Amino acid sequence: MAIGIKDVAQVAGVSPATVSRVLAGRPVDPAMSERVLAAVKSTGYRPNLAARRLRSQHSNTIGLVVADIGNPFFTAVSRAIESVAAARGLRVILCNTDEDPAKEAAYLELLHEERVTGVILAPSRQRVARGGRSELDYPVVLIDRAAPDAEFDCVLLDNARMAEVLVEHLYAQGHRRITGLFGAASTTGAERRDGFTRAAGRLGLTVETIAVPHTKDAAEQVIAQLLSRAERPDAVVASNGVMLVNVLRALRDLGLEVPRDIALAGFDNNDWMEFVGGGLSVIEQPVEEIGRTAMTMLLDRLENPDAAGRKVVLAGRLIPRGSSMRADIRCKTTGD
Amino acid sequence: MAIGIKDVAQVAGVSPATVSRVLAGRPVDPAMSERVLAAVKSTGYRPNLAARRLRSQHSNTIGLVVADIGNPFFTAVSRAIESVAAARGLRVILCNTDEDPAKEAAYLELLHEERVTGVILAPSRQRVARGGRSELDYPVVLIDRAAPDAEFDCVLLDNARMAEVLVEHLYAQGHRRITGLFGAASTTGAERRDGFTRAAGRLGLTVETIAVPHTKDAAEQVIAQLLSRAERPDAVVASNGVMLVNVLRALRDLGLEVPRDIALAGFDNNDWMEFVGGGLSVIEQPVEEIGRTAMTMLLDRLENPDAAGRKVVLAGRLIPRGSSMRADIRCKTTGD
DNA sequence: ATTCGCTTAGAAAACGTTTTCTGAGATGGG
DNA sequence: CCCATCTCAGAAAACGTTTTCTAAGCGAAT
Repeated sequence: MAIGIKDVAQVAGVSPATVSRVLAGRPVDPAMSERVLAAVKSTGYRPNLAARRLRSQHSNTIGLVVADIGNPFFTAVSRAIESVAAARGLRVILCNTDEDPAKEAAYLELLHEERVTGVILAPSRQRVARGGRSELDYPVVLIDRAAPDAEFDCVLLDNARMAEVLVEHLYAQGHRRITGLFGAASTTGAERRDGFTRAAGRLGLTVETIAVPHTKDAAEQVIAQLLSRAERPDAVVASNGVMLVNVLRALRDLGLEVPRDIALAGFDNNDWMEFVGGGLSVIEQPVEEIGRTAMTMLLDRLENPDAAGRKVVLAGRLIPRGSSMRADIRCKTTGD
Repeated sequence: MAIGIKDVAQVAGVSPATVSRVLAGRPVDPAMSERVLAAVKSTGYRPNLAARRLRSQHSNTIGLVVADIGNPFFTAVSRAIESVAAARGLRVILCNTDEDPAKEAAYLELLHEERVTGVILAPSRQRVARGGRSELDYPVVLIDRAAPDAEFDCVLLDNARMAEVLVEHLYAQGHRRITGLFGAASTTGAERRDGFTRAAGRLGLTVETIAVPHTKDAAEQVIAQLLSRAERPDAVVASNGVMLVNVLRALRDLGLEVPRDIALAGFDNNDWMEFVGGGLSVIEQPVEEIGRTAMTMLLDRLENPDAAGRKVVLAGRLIPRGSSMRADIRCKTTGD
C-alpha cells in the first residue's frame, strides 16, 4: 500500500535504479533527474530505511550509551555529539543504562543487531560489560570514564588536575580542613582523589578522603556522620553531582549553611548552583568539546580500525563562587 | 562475513525457516528447537534487525519526540515510557527537538522513514509541525502540550487547577500581591494563566499576569523590569523552569532573597529546589503516570485506529516549601 | 571508417530475514 | 484399509532498496 521506489520510477518514466541514483546524488541526466525529483515530490515518496540499510550494509547510525540521561553533563554531551553526527549524515541512537551494567550489556547487544557503525559509550563500570561476548563488533569510544587498560579510545576530563584546582581554590578562600568525597567504584573518582591528595600535600594540608559507597542509604549515612563530627571540615569537595546534592541535604538537615558554616565545591556546573547559599564553586567540563572529540575519534577509528588506541584528556574550567563573593550577605541566625 | 540465519541453520542441520520459527517461539519439534538454540549460542548469532523489519513490515519501535531532553520532566517521562515499552517488546527512538519546529518536522519525517509503529510527541508548537505533509503516517499521542483541536490523543497535566493550587498556597502563606509569568506561545502557559486568574479572582486578589516572550533577552528584560518596580510583587509564579531560573538570576542581581524579600513558586520539581533560599514551592507532575498513560493510549490507538480522540488530564501534587517552613533562619543582612 | 574505451540507464541480483507455499508423514474416521 | 485431514519442516518467494551487470550510445583515436 505504501508507495515505494518503483512507484516513483513509474511516475517518472525511468527505472528504479535511476531513482536510486538521483536520490544518492550520483550522476544522471539532468532532465531525468528533474523528472525524478518531481515524481518524488508528487508521490510523497519516503525511502524505507530498513530496506536501504539491509541492501547497502551500512546503517549510517551510531549508538550513544550513557549512564544517566537525567545528568545534565550527558545531555549536553549528547547534544554536541548529535549535532556533529547530523552534519555528517549520521543518525544517533540514544540509550540510557541508568548505571545498570545489565542494561548496558543489553543495549550493546541491541546496537549490534542494529548494525551500528560505531558506539560512543559512557560505561557504568570500570570494565565494559560485553554481555557474554568477548569482542564488541563495532568501534567504541569511551567518554567520561576510562577503561583501565588502553583497550579503547577515550576522551576524558583531566580529573586529577581539576581536583587540584579545586583544592587550590578552596585553600585560597582560606579553608584548611578539607574533606573529599569520591565514588568508590569509578576510575573517575579515583583520579580525582589522587589529584585532591596531591594538591593537599603540596599545600601542606592534612586532608581526609572518603570513598563513598554507591548505595543511597550508605552514602547518606557516611555524609551525615562526617558533618556531625566535633571537628567538622570547613570545606567539602564532592566528586559528582549526586554526592553534592546529598551533602546539601545533610547540611540542611543539620541546620548548617553554605557558605557560612562550610564551603562546598564539586564537578559539573548546573544552572542552579549559583543560587544555593553563596554559590557553589565547581569544575565545568568542556561538554561541547568532549562530544566533538568523541565523534571525531570515532570517525577516525572507522577509517583506520587498526590504529593504536588513543586517549584524549581535556582540561576543565574552574567556576569560582562562594563565600568570597557574597561576604556582604553573610549573617547570623536569629533563632534556634 | 557476519554470520546469518543460514549459518545457524547449517550448524543445527535444519532449514533457515526452522531457525526463524524457533526464535519467534512458534511450535517446532523440541529436539530441533534444542539443536537450534545450541547452534545460536555456539555461533553467537544475532539477527539483523534491518532484514527482520523489512520482511515482517513492522519495526516494533515507537518514536518519542521531546522538546528538551535537558528538562528533567522529559527525562523522567521518557524513562517511564521506555520501561513500559520494553515490557511490551518495543524499542524507543528518542529524539530531541530543542523546541525547534524545523527539527521537530525533520524527526517526524525520519520516524516515518523508520516506519515506526507510533509516536509520542511533546510538540514544540501549538500546531504539530508536519513538514509539509497533510497527514502523519502513524498514530500520535501528545504529552505535556495539547493540540488546540481534538485531533490527537493527548495526556496533560490539569494545568488550570494546579495553577489555582499554587495561588491558594501562596495566599495561605500570606502573600497578596502575586504576579504570574506565563509562556506566550504554549497552550500550557495559557491554561495555567487561566487557573491563576480564576483563583485570584475567587480570593479577591487583583493580580497581574505577564506573557513572557520566548527569546532569552526579552524574557530577562521583562523580569528585571518587573522586579525593580517600586510596588514589587511579594510573590511570583513562574510557569516553567526556564522562567524560574531567570527570576532567580534577576533576584540575585538585584540583591533580593527568597523567601525574605519575595516568594517564588512554579511547576516541575527538581532536586535542587529545596536548597535555594527557604525552598521553592512547586507543582510536581506525575511523570511516571504520564509516561505510562501515554504509552497505553498509543497501544490502544494501534488496536483501533478509528476511535475518537481521547484526552486524559492528570492531577499534579503541590510540594509546599518556603518561608513558613524556614522562618527560624530568616535574618537581616549585615552589610551593604 | 572501424574499433576501443567510456558514460549512462535499464535489468537483474543481492541483502538477511519472515512467511507463504508445498509436500511428506502422521492421525483419525469411515 | 483407505482416504481425508492435519501437522510440521523445508523450499522458495517476498520485503524495498542498492549495486552489479549488461548493453547501448557516443566520442576519440588509429
